[in-house]
Parts: sequence; C-alpha cells; structure tokens
Amino acid sequence: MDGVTHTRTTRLERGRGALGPALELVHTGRAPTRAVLTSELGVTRATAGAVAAELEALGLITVDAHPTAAAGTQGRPSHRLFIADQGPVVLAVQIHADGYRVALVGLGGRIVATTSGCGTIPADPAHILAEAVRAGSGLLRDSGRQCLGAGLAVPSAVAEPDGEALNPLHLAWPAGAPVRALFLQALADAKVPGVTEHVGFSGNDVNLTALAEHRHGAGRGARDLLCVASGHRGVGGALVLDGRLHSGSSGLALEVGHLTVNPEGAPCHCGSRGCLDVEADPLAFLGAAGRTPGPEGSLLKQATDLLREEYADASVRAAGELLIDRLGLGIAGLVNILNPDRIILGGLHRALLEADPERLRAVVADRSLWGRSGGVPILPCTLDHNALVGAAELAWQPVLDDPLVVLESERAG
Amino acid sequence: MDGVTHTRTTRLERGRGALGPALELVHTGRAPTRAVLTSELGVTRATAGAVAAELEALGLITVDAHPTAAAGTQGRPSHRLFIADQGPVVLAVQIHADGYRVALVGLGGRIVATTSGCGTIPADPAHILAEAVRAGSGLLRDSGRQCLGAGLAVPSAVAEPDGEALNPLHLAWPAGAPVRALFLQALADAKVPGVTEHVGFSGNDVNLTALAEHRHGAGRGARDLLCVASGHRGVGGALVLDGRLHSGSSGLALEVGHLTVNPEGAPCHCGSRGCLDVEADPLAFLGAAGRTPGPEGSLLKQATDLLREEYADASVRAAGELLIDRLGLGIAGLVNILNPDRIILGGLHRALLEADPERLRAVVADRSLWGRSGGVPILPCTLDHNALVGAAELAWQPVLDDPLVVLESERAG
DNA sequence: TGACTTTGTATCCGGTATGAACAAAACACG
DNA sequence: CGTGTTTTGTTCATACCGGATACAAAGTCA
Repeated sequence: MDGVTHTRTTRLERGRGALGPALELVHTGRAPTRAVLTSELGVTRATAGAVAAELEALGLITVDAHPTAAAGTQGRPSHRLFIADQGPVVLAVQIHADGYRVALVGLGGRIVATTSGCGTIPADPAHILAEAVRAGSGLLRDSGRQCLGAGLAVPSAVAEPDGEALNPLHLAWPAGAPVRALFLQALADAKVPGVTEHVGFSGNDVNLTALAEHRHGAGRGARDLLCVASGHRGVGGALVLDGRLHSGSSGLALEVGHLTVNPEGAPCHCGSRGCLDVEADPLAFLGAAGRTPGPEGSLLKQATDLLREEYADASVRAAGELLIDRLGLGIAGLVNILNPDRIILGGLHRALLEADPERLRAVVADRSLWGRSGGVPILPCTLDHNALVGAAELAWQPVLDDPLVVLESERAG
Repeated sequence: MDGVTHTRTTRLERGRGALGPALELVHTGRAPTRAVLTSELGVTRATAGAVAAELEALGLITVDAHPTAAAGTQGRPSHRLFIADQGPVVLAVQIHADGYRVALVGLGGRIVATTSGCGTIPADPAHILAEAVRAGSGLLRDSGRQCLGAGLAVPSAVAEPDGEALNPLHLAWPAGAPVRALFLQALADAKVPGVTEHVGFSGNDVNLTALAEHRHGAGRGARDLLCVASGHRGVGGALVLDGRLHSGSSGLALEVGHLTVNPEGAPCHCGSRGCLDVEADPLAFLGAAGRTPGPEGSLLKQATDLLREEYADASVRAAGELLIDRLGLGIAGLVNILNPDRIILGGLHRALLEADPERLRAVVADRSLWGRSGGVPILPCTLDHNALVGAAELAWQPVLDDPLVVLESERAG
C-alpha cells in the first residue's frame, strides 16, 4: 500500500517549472551564462532570465555586475552566473576503514569546510556516526551557513528502502546495521539546524563516487556512466543512467565483485572461484607482485604506491598487467551488459589505468562484443573526496528537484 | 555537435501537460475509470475530466454512457474508460527465422489484424521488408483505420543511432544491414498512409518482448524489469528501467549471451567457453537430452515440445535440470549487477521455468548475493506475439509522449 | 560613427492546472 | 420511502508558467 502510494506521488513530481533543471545546470557547471542557460533549457531568453533572477533571489546563485567580453566574440557580452559565495550547504559524512570524514558541501560540489577523525574504528556504528555528526555540526556553526540536508557514504551495500548496511566488510559493524536510521538519529541528537525534513540519505561509497564524478568530475556529460573501483578489499561498481544513480530495486545493483574473470582462480567466499573481488583488489595485486602487506598504511595505499613508484620492476609490472587483464575481462562483461558511454575507474583501478592505459583499453575492446566500434572511453576519477561529494549530492537532490524548498527550510530554520 | 543538440532537445520534452501520462495509463490498463485516473495522475478531478474529454475528442478513448456500480461500493459509480473501438493503429512488423509477421496494433497492445508470410528467408533484407510492408499496407486498407506509425522487430542487436542489424545470426543477412533505413524505404515505397513523420523504429526482438510484457503482460507494474529469452540460437536479454527500455548508449546493452556459466563448458565463438549462449539455448537442450535436431519445426519448437511432453523421461529431465542450473547461474549474475524487481522469461527459458519453477528460483536465490531477502519474482511471459506488440510500442511512443500528434497526422493523412 | 550581432527585459497572451461550488448517482439507514 | 452520506463528475473563475514579440543595452566590425 505505502509502496503504491510512493510510486504514485513521485510520478508527476517534476518540480516547479524550469527552476530545478536550471539549478542543476549551474550546479553541474553547464550553465556559465544566462545565454547558454537559455539554449540548454530550450526555453526563451525571457524565461531563462526570470529563472536566473529567481535563483538569485533564493540566494543560490549570483550574477556578475560587469560582464567582460570574451575575446573574439560579437554581440553583447553575457553576464556570468556564479554559485552564491555564502549560499547554503549540505552536510556530508563518509565512514571508512580508518575513521570518518565530514564536510560542508556547497552547490557545484564545492567543499567549503572539512575535518576528519581517525584511529577509532568502533564496532558500534551509532557511536562513530554521532561523533562525525557532532564534528559536522561544529563546522556548520563556525561557517554560519544555512544547511539544507545531509548525506552519508558507507563502504558497504546499502539496502533500500530501509537503509541497512549489508556488508560493512572492513568496518567492525554488524551486517544489517540500520545506518540510515542511525544517521538520522545522530542528526536529530546533534540538533543540526536546518536538517529537519529533506535529510538523511545514505549510500554505498562507490555509488556516490560515481554520482559525484558524473556531476563534477570525469563523468560530466556522460549519459550512461559506469564506475568501477577498488578501495580496500573487493571491487565495487556503480551506474549512473540519465543523470540518476541506478541502484536497483533494493539498492543492491552493481555488485560486480563476483563476475568470473579467471575460471582457474582463487576461491571466493561466494562459493565460486576467480571472482573479480579476489582477483583485482589491492590484496590480489600485492600478492601477485610477491609482496606481503605491511602494517603501514592501508592496502590501497601500499598497492598504489607500489604501482606508481616501482612499475619499472619486472615483478610489479607483471602483477600490474595480470590485474589489468583480469579487470579488463570484468569490465568487458559489464560493457556487454550495460553498454555505457563512458567508464571511470577509482582506487586501485585508477592507478592500474594510469600505469598502462593502452593495455586496459585493448583488453576491454578485445573482449567486449562490439568493441571494434570505437570502444568505450575509460577514464580515471578526478575528484578529491568523491564519495563525500557524492553523499552531498544525495542531500542536494531535493533542492535540485525543486529549488523552492529552500524557502520552506528558511521558514523552519 | 549534433549529439549535443540531440540531448538538449530531449531534455525538457515532457509533452504537453498531463495528456501523455493519462493516455499511457489507459494504454497500460492502469486507468479503468476517471476516478483512478485522477489519483494516478495526482491531479484534480477537474483536470482528469478535461484530459479524458480531450482524449475522447481525439478519438483515442471512449467513456461508457451507463456506468454500472461495482458491488460493495458506495457513492456515484465511475464511468469506465475504454480504448476506442475504431481508434488509430500502428503497423508492426516482425522478421524471424521462418519469415515475417505483420499486424495492426491498437492502443493497449491489441492486435487488430495480423498476417504472416513464411518459407522465404531471402538474403536480401530489402526484399522481405518490402513484402511485409506491402502485406501490412493491405491490412491497413482493409481495416479502414488511421495509422500513426510503424515499428520493426528483428532478431539481432540493432546499433543506434543508425539502426543497423549487427548480428542477424539466423537470417541470411549481411552483418551491419541498415534495417531501419530499409524499413523506412519500404514504408515510403508502399506509400503507407499516415506514416509520414513519427515512424520507423526498429529494435532487437528480445528488447521489444520486454517492452511489450512490461506494458501489457507479466511485467506490468514492475519498475526495473529484466527479460531473458532464447528463441532459436543464443540467449538474449533486455531491461526496462522506469518504464523505458534501456538499450544502452549505442543500443547494444544486455548482450547477456556471453556470461560464463560453465567454466569447463563448450567453446563459444566469442573466444571464451561455457557462455550462456552455448549452454542454455534450444540446441544445447536438445544436445543435453541426447536428441539430434530434426528437420521439422524450429529448434525452439522441438526443444519446447520435448520439454513439455516428455519431461517424465529421465534424460529429458536431466537435460532440463542442467539447463535450469546454467540459466540460473547466468540470471543470478545479472541479478547481482542489475537488481531488478522482476524477471520474466521467454522462449525456451519460459518452458524451462514452467517445467520446474522451484528449481530455477532456488538456483537464482542461492547464487545471487542477496537472494535471501525474499528473492526476485521470476515469471513466464504471457503475451502472444510479444515482440510484435513491442515493435508497436515503439511506434506508439510518440503518441504516448504527446497525444496531440494525432491531429498533425490527421491533417497530413 | 553607424551597421550588425548578441544578450537581456518588458509586456501581452495563451494554455494548463487549481480550487471551490454545484450537480449527479449510487448506497445506508431510520 | 425519503433523507443523509459518499463518491464522482462538471462548471467557472483564477493563478501561474512559459511563449512570442518588441524593445533596449552592450559590445564588435567596418
């Protein structure tokens, strides 16, 4: 019953008019001036002007007073559109193996302030979430900005609709921890101003990386974007379709770690052997290079350092090429199924791509069915703290859907 | 440049108002009365009434004069909405291994008239397309209906944006045949009345099966629908996301035939071994059952007949269970990647599901990562001629997006 | 300086949906 | 059997968003 109601209410919820699309264009950096806003929205100059004026009145963007003519252009120069300097922000929280990081993120994915806490990996998720939210609340107080929502990134699959972390592998958390609820509770306890209604979104960190890169990084402009990344253990995937994260009907899509990439490979806890998870993560790379993981630094750091600094070494190079081949096989399988128009790689996979871009592209083209036709562009991630920015995107989404919610938030806060 | 323009024009094209969504609701059988139309659209009764009146004026739907009260309800009984009896149709053409089939398809996926030609499998696609279109043109003349467009289904991957058939495996067609252009040419040559502008859409038949089943069959109501089917040789897949077919950035998504389901399996022309394509199609089944394909009937028919009529036979049953296990492994892989909320099976796979539903569901649940949480519903396809109806859906789409196009078509025709 | 090009604004207008009031068609119940 | 209740459908005035047009502004180019 509630499920039905939900699909219904979202059916025609296209926000009010062109405000949302306009803000999204500015947000993603695709509307530097009112002129291009006009053409991007496909509306008349009159409407684009009105919409820009309204966004300015809402305190979300600013218009420069004295436009400078771009060289070599005719006609009246465009007034440029900027994201408001002291505009509202959202609170983003990322939990990872070594602790947490929180940030205030403005429109355009701009990190306004950030801090982190590390060392403590408590088995109690409520505890670290509360600590992180308290830190964020402090940042918010210091900044004096209006806060419109909050988002959380965790290194685990997150099941919808309840927001439970199903496999918080390298956090000492219980499987099925209700992270969304705990996050909301922590926000309520800390009385973070402004985060009363449109708050509390959580997601897998690879998903959020993909979302952030799609809007502000290497994935900008792609329609169907596939992201594959390996952070600590295992391999994660994410897919952005038509500007929206596709997380599947229960938020569990793109669990790509168990694609078979080496039939004679190592056994995997899933019962199969040669899964991407055990063949193309940092531990697999260190093992293939004949190194044993040291106590210093994360597995990811040890692996990427090795890859970047000792790629001349024959054993390291051989290990790199082995992993590239395995990864390429997995990506090719995904290309056959998803046919994305761009692929971006994060974590260890980004380092593998940068170590030998041509090899990876060749493997993917060779093993994907229609690879001949040009092949899919494969790019490294470009943003700092992309999962954090992605968590912020979740929180921004209601505002992008209908910018007028900031008015309600102002009334409330 | 053109690519950019294209994404731009489609950005805000949400049709005119609520007409399109309303027609889509009637089309998919989700709006039996004006009252539910009101709630489904999320508009006021006034608007729903006006919209229904306009659709009636366009000749697309009718409203019954004397509503009969449903038993056990209070209040004024609803007038029911019907799809207009003599409303417009679209022309649907399906090419398959044994010939072609054409149909006039009304709203609601109703096949108004159909005919087929078989026996000829000419190597020249233009020839059979012309023959099919001529047959359709005849149907249209006889029916006296208005025609709003045409759609084509071919048993091959179809590459966007040019509409080329990449692997017309069991048609003796050249790879890369420009089927869309040839179809358009055939339509123009036959001077099919009404098909002047919004015409000429072509697609892979499994994709179109999924689309048809999503709107009128076993997939109705699903948000993310995965369809897997095996017709003649090989295995095809298709995905409907949020009511729209996801065919990937170049129309080549869901080429699921090369998922590895048996590492020690038979070699596949793709270079790997044990691909779904060679492990779970009709030929594989006949082989596993120790039968050699006969000259009578298609491979699909031979395989399904065997499965349905001789499942008591131990060797047939063993072959069935083997294929179910292989298929289940492939589907589980897709579930991990796509996390659909429903799966429907066509062709041989439908017969396998019906032969032993529990086994297939158990295999999928066992091998998919989060299968414990209830598992995905797996259902057989239910429509007759579903690829044909799906081709019609392609042609109906412009009308569903903006029903007012029928006016333009009337002016033109 | 004047023609041209492009951007931005003011004003009017039309279409779509809303809201409230009213009307219609059934059932429930004394 | 008539009256109230419930649900559905329609009418009408109204609000709002975006389109179209004309006009103004701010630059380049000759």
